[in-house]
Amino acid sequence: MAAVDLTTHPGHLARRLQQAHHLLWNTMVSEEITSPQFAVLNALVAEPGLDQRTVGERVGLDRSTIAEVIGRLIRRGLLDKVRDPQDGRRFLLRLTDDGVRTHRKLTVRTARMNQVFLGPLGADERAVFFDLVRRVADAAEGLRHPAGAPADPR
Amino acid sequence: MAAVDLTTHPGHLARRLQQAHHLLWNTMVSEEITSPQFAVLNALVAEPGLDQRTVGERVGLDRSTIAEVIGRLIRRGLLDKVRDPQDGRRFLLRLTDDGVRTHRKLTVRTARMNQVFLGPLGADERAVFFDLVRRVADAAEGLRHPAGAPADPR
DNA sequence: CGAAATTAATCAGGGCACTGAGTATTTCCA
DNA sequence: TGGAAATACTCAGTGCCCTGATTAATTTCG
Repeated sequence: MAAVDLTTHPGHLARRLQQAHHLLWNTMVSEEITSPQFAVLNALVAEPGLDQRTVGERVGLDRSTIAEVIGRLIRRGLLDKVRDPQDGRRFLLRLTDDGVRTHRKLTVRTARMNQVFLGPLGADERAVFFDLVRRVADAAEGLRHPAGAPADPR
Repeated sequence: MAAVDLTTHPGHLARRLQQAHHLLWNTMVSEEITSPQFAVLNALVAEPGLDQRTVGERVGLDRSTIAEVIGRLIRRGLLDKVRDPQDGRRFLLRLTDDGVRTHRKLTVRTARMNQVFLGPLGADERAVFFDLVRRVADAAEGLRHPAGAPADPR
């Protein structure tokens, strides 16, 4: 008795959504490069020369995970990492030519995949989907940094 | 150039949603028992004596992952696993008393957490959220089992 | 200046998630 | 009845994801 219906649990739904996405990514985009890896490439196309921590912030990965992901991209030769001459703690990241090519190729496929992924929804529903998911994720994310004085203007 | 806006990528959003949920779960429900582990307990409250593979199917975990999760629950003493006398390939799973108690306790906390998680949405928006996410996840899931003859009636 | 606090990255450790290959058991059927 | 196919589970390998502790470099300030 007292068992709960998981389909009314947003966490369970979120996990299934991600699994579904992973499945589609693997078949339609790439079996080599993962979605988080693509996100890192994309962040560095937008802002070349970022350091590791900042890239992690841009794509939503913590310090440990971003280090692993970057390590894999470097091993694949898509990324270069050089110590910042201005600040010896940092490593500056930059795409290789191969990294740029890979990003361009995957951008096309990703767009196609997104169409299929959101296929079951109409145009207006997609907008609502983005809005609702974003609001829920942002709100929970906000709880991480308590609330004190927002963004301390110094 | 040619960088893409990740906030319009459902896969990226799905990942952030799950991260947000993970964060809330850890702070409001349990640091010991994870959300997938709770899902397994819940499935066995609903249907005691299921085998491993079927539990995995119920909660959406593949054969390898469900084996690991069940291993952890057994190590924690929340679950028992006995070989099916009718079919020596199967292991039948059953909650221990401790498992039942834990499930009951977490059920209450999970309900509270879901309220907070969905807090940013109004009642009608929550219904839409469930509907949209479920439809997208179900559709992609459906692509796993191609489509040919559905469920081959033999 | 020089010690203390801060910051970027690494390492250890635990858990989720998937695929492909291998083992044991059961079922199907020629 | 006996071998082939199917089924349940395990194992190896890869990758994502987080926390807490540690190390190295920089910044702050007494």
